Amino acid sequence: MLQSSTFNNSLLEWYHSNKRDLPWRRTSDPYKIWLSEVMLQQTQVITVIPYFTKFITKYPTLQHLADADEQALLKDWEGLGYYNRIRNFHSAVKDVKENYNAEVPDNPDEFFELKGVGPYIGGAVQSIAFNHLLAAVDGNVLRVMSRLNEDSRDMTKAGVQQSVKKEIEEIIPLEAGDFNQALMELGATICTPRTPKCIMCPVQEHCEAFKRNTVNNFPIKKKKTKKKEETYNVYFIVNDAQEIFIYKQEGDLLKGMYELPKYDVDTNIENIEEELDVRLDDKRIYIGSDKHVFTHKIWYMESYLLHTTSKNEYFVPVGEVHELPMSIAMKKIFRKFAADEFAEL
DNA sequence: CAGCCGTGGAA
DNA sequence: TTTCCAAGGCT
Repeated sequence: MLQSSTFNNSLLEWYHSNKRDLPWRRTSDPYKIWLSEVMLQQTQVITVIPYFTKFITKYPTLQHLADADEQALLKDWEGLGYYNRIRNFHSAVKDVKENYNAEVPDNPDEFFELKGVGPYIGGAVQSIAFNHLLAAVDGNVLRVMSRLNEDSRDMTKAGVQQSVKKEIEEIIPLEAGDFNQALMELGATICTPRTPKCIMCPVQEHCEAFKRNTVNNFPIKKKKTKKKEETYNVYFIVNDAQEIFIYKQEGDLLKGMYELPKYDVDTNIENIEEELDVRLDDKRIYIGSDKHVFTHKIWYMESYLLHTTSKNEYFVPVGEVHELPMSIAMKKIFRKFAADEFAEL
């Protein structure tokens, strides 16, 4: 049923008269379009807008961002989450600067090779910026398509998403960029997850689920696994020079962001002293308790203030800590610390 | 493929 | 409070 030009025409006509005025729709610069798509991954439009505005002001060209310092980029990304996105984008942009004369490749095969470019971003950027006939399948599109076709497959499976992408590419019109954006816009504003506004839908007559009154049964998605809970003690270790022990996080979670020493609750102080190479006074002051929820885990954190006479390369003046990129989890703890009188130690 | 990777808002 | 999920990609 989608193989009809009336579907495409109805959708595009609706889009052109109803699309929101979003900052990335005011540009035809492939670099800015690409940046917006990276920011929009798993992130709502309303959240992205201020970050996008800040980035295109501070890094107005691909060249500017390629030449930027990674820690500065992470600081500007702070609070947006999924921090590997900006690290990968930085890497990809440097790649473009070196190997493509700082011009975003107008070529799907070349573009898909870049770091952080998957099926969605590749299709979105190549269709919107260069009008290649590729689909951009995101959560909105999967939901819309599953309802249009009463598609009972598990939409969380990569294979199903690939299949939907191919189905769209068989019927995608020459205005591929607008078509992709129209499908997403429809999902974001009309064909919403809960209480969809079918009465307002421009392609209502093409929708199998609407015809059979089964819209609320779609999309079919596998349940998410339960979050794992972890409890830590977090330490503000301050020396006599008003410096605090803080370091850059390694591993996968929050990589590149700074964090305070954080240990399982049963870790001995002696072990911490040895690992951090500091001597800690016996006295410790309780600061507070915080909870932070990630996609797949929950941190419960108890924070304490400790005094030391030690000093090493991991100590940073308390007044300079705000310049370092930090996760929201750490920022929550710091808010309590800032309100505390640590000078009493 | 399944699990991992942030954060905030809505119902 | 709990659950879902938002212009997904990597390993």
